[in-house]
This record gives sequence, C-alpha cells and structure tokens, in this order.
Amino acid sequence: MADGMAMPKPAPRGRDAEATRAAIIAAARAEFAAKGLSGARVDDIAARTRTTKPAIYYHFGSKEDLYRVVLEEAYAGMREVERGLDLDSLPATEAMRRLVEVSFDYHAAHPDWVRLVSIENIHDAVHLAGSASVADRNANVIGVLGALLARGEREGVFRPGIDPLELHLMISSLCFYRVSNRHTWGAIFGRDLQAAEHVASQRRMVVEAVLRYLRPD
Amino acid sequence: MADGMAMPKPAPRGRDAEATRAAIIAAARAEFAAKGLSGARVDDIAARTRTTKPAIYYHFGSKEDLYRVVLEEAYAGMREVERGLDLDSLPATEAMRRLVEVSFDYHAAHPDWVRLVSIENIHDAVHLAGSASVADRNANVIGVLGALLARGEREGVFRPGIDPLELHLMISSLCFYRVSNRHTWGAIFGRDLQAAEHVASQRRMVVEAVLRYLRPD
DNA sequence: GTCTATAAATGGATAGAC
DNA sequence: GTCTATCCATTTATAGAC
Repeated sequence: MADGMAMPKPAPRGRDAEATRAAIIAAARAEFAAKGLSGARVDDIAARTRTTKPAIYYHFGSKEDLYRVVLEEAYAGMREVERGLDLDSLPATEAMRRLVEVSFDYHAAHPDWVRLVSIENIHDAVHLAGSASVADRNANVIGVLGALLARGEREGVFRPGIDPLELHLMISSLCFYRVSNRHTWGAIFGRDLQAAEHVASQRRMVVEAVLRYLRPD
Repeated sequence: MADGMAMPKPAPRGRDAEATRAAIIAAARAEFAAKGLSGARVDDIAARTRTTKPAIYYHFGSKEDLYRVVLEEAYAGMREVERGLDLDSLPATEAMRRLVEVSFDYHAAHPDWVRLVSIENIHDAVHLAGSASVADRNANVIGVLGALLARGEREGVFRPGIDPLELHLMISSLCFYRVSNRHTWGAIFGRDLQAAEHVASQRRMVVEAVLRYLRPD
C-alpha cells in the first residue's frame, strides 16, 4: 500500500504524460466550447495549462485531432449518466418522468457539452463520423426507451405506436434548445432561460409535454 | 412604364452599389452558414461573387460587420412569414396547428437560417445584442401566441395557465433541434432526420405534442 | 465603385536544446 | 517529455490605379 515515495521524478513542470494529456484536454474543452473549432487558438489552450504549445502537438498531433479527442471524451461523460439510471423498479410513468428529468438536468448542468455538440453540427459532424465509440451509444438509449415504452404500453399508461427514436428526438429537442439557444433567446425576448425561477417551470413543462404526448386516449 | 433603356451604364462588372451589396450579402450568408464566423474566409466570400475583396470592405467595413448585416437580414426573412399568418379565421385548435406547422416548415426549409442562429449562439449572441430590429420581433410572435391561447381558453379547447413565451420555447425547440442537430444525430443514430419519410412523421409528432400539451383534461 | 497588388498580423506547426 | 525560439502559410485589411 505505502509506495514509499517511489516516484522517480520530482516533476518540475509536468508530472507524467497522462496528467499532461488530461490537463490539455480539459483546457482544450473549455477553449473549444467557448470559441468553436475555428475560433479556438492553440496558443490560448496552452495558456490555460501549465505546459506549452509543443506539448500539445507532441501529445495530440494537431489542433483538429485534439478537438476530436475532446469531443469523444465529452460524449463519454454523458454515457455514464445514462448507465446510472435504474428505471425498472419504477412504474412506467414515473420511470419516464425520471428519464426526462435526468436528461433535462444533464443538459442544464453541462452547457459546455451542449456547445460542443452545436459546434460539431456546424462542422457537419465530420469529426464524429469516424469515431469508434459512437456505435455503442447508438443502441443504449434507444433500447432503454423502447423497453420502457413497451412496458408502459402493457401497463396501459402509454399509447401504442410510439417510435423510440422519435420520442428521444422530442426529449432531446426540449432539453437541448433551451441551453444551446439561450443567448439569442435572451437577446430577442429578454428572458434568461437559465434563471432559477424559469428553469423549474421549464422542467415541469418538458416532463408534462412528454407524459401528455404518451398518455393514451 | 417603358423606361426606354434609360440605364446610364452598361455595367461591365458590378452594376450599382445596391446590387453589389445584395450579391455580397447572399454570398456571405452562404459562407457564414457553412463555416461559421471564424471559419468563414473573406476571400471565399469574394470568390462566391463576381466582385472582389476590396468591394466587400468598401461596402461593409469588416468581416464582422458583414456578419452582423447577414444575421439581421436572416431574422428579417422569418418576420415576413410570421406576418403572413391569418389565424383569426380559424378555430383555436386549428389555428395552433397551423402556427406550429408553419414554424416547422420554415425551419425545415431554411437550414441556413438555423445554422446562423446556432453560430450566433456560439458567439453568445453578442452581434444580435446591439441590433435595432430585434426589439420589434420581441412583441409580435409572443403577442400572437398569447392572443391565441386566450381565445382557445375561452373556447374551452386549451387549458389555462400556459405561458406564451414558454409555449414558444417548446415549439421552437421541436422545430429547431431536428434541423440544427441533424448531423450529430445522423452520425450517432444513423437516421437522416431530413429524409422525406421521417419529416412527415416528425411534423405530425410536433403538432401532436403541442396540441396534447394544451388540451384540457 | 471596382480592380491589382501588397501590407500587416495572426496562428498552426516545428527545430533543436535539455 | 517539455521547453525557447522561430518558421511559414494563411488571412484580414488596405494602398493606389482606373
């Protein structure tokens, strides 16, 4: 257990490669989210770390490759949350409410992730296209939603004929837009969508919209 | 009526200042929508026109000022559509359906506008903040929605207590996201949201979602 | 008002020492 | 693996002729 200060180097600047990489990724994520892929400056990414520009190129090769890594890691973060959901123990309606609330809260709590996704769409998702970990994301959410829809239908609380992918589109739209477009919204309508009083109301609206959409009759 | 070829100049390149300005704006709109503000190149904007770079700087001063003009004109285009709606002659439910369908169709038909709005949000809407014509947009849509909600409530087809701004948020989310995020969506789920067969289904979903949200129960 | 040519600055990327 | 110093392509913007 005690490794007796077995670290070989006292580390004047960067400790080890892994720590440096992580620091660069964190800095790059902030920079890319703030200014986009084209707007981001490698110099500014370096300035956000304790290392320098050549370290970035040594570890990641190019600005674009670094962006790719940042994007990949950002999506990985969301996968964690999706896995942590235990929906089977709840009635279908409550499970759906919980799923929507978790999605709403995740988007609200991670505006940087929302911005990165927006930015990637401006680039026609070309950097995501070649990603390995994308395929696995595919099945998971839709599978969970599909199973929940089927269960709710059996329980008689959801109407039949709902496409899981289309429902996911509905939920994502309602959770994403209010974060991604909050700035133009604020400029046009003068309402801050992130103000605490409005967030709670919108959260209720989104849950209500989804549940009413699924309710039979 | 016949102006007898009264045009003073045969116009070898640019005819008049107004035509040149319009051509530059159109080219700039395409370039900015394709690559974003930082990614856009003034050289490429010039290449999309029959004029050259100095003409751009002569007419607009700077790349950023040109972007501002493009953004302003893009928003003006959407105002036209909103004004062309005659909702008073329809029952409240049908009027709401029509309003949602028009919004859906406008977003679907103008992906460039959607991209420009996304881009402006990445820039925290700083270019829209100082815009003169933004304020007038404010009142219009929300006023129309508020009046329609009040009428529907009187007719007993909408439930009370709906905030017009929040309803507009809901409609915009459902119409915007499927266009703005179609590329990451395609990369992750392998479904083209713009494919004709899916568009019709999503259009029904959006209308249904809104009407069910408003329906008393 | 519009062009050719060019200035001035920025910014991605690397050489070479340690 | 990480630094200092620098290269060089790109790109915004303008000078000056017509």
